[in-house]
Amino acid sequence: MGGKRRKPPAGRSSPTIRDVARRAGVSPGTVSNVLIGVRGVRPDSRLSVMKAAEALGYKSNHMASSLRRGHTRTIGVVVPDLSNEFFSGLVTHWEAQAAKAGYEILVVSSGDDPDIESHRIQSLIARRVDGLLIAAARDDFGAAPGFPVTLPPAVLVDRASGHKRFDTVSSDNVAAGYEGTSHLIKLGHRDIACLTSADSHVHLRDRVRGYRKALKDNGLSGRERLVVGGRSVDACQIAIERQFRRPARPTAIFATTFFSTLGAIKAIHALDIALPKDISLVAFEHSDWMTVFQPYLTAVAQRRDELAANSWSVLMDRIASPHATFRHLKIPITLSIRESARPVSN
Amino acid sequence: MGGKRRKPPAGRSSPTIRDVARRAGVSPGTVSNVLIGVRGVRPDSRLSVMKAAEALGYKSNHMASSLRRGHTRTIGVVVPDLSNEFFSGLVTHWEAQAAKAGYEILVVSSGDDPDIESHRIQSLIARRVDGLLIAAARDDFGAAPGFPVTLPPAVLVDRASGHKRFDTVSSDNVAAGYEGTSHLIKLGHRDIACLTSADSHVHLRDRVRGYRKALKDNGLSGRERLVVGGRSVDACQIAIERQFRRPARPTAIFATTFFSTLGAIKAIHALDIALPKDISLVAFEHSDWMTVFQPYLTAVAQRRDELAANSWSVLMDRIASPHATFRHLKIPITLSIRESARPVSN
DNA sequence: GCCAGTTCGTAAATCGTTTTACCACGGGCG
DNA sequence: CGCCCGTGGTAAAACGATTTACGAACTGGC
Repeated sequence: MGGKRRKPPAGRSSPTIRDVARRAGVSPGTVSNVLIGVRGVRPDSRLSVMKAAEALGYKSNHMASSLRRGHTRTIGVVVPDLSNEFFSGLVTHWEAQAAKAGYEILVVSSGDDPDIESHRIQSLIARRVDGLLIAAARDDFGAAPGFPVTLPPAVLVDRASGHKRFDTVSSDNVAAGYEGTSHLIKLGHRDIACLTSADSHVHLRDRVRGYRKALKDNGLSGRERLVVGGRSVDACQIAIERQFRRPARPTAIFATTFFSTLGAIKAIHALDIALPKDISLVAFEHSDWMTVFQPYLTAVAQRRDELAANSWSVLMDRIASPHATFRHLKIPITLSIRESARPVSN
Repeated sequence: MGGKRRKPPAGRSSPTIRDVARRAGVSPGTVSNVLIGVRGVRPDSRLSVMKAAEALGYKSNHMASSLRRGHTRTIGVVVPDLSNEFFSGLVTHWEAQAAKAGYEILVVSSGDDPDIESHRIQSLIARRVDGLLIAAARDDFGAAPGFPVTLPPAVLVDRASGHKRFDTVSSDNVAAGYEGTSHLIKLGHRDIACLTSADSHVHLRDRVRGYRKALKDNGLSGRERLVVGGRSVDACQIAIERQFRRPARPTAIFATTFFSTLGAIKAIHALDIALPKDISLVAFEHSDWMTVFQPYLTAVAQRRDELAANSWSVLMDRIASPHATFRHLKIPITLSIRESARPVSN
């Protein structure tokens, strides 16, 4: 109470390794060797250290430790939007991977804005993460002028597939477009609207490329009906409604994004068309709760677990050998055939 | 190449404050003062430091800095499941709050398992977070034997409302149950099934308490029909289907959780009952994409933004004054009246 | 011209841990 | 008995930033 305060709060700050050492009657070095050490320690000192640490509730200071060791065993994760179930699912998988490998992850979101993304990455660098998993805001990731020149080992996931200066892991989006469209063609559809949110990213354009390729391979090149809806559900709904007010209606819709899927469903309701009797739908990015829809949606889905597992191991490889040549992985997609796409009626 | 390696990787590790100092021809102390310092620095040295830092791409080492300063300006966030849209939404709000206040957040998920939760919290403590925001796995949070005795300032959010040893911020779940039920009663319903996932948590029990209170206040005490479905959508569906196969069907369902809402919808489909003509439904936890349902769901919703903002500021207060008495905030809920609940038909 | 006061720079201590260098002790062996 | 080596302990030097203590240079007032 009356004592002079030299140390900042002087309060009950966490016990240090020195406190443990004092209580156990050994040196800090020995404590360190007991807790994580490579060197042998006599059983009796080991025991007394364990007891002292337990009694004081000692928790190693991660910052001091990784300052000394030169690595943090932490991976930074950058996603556009954590509220988006696709990304939060990925993050959950990564978290499990990390736990298995003795790592921890540090999650930040960019709001799909390259400036915020850059700032968040700066702060991950300041925290000296050992690696980065990034779902980039733009395909030209890292091209902005203020961007940090040197990054820790990084892997681009989902977006910016095939980037020149990074490893990339993403779904095979061309196949996604191709298989979704082909399924409808096999069912006899010849007028298929392809609904997409935007053409700003290569992964979105790839899905449309797959759609085009499927038409072409089946001699339907002239029948392209591309609808670019926009980033919101409502915009997609409006776009598809406009398309369907025209005289010659498509008999099927292939929605190439999650949001455009929702937009298509709302439009079908609003137009009072019967799904799947009057129109077929192939949806995108089916997630568990979508099973509440009737009819069950035939859908193209990404394999989030594979995406997460592969990107994780590519990152680990990159950390192990920083100078290896870049890899570009494409993860196959899944087409789940359910009830929303039916043979064309005529 | 031929040189002897003394320092670990000897590679191009990040530049330190000493490197900047050397390049600028000043001491490290001066560099520190330029970058964050409280003390004045002459304009010319300031300039040369800025230039040197810029040229080297210097990024302050967050670990070294917070080791010295004694705080991290980091808040640990613990949620049961990041894939759950409710929690990922909360996290997104917190991230924004943190950015505004010059903090960063460190997110971990517990999988609703108290052991994992405890481990994750240990590692947040090792990282010396300045505070914790916790959606606890159990109402008796912190009671397990191995649990750390001293925690940084912490606020329990959503779950474990009214905990003895922590501040808590949660929705007014009794009101949620009361208002949802009252709405149905006002529409003339007298046989109302209350569907819940479990009775394991106080926030779930509170919703049922609200349901009971509403019945009682309207002289319907004898008409209680509680259906405890279970944690999965399917279990809820089965439970409600069983209930509806009995002779006297309820005329309305009040779903007190998100999962049970989905289960109820699936059951209604499966039983081939018309919503809202033959049965009324008050849903829980409406989120944006739920607008794709037809009819639009009348729903009780939690105010995630309020929840996040209030818990954040309670935590900041707690950090500022560690010895203040505990506060227990209840955030009002919202009842959105749409189309799925109609006056009872007879 | 001298003294007090301000400004600004540097050296060194510090945060808590890991790791290196060094030393004491004892056992085995020639 | 003398030497070598393995074991296990300690002190001290890192890691990179912040902050304290001190001192040099300059200013201004008398």
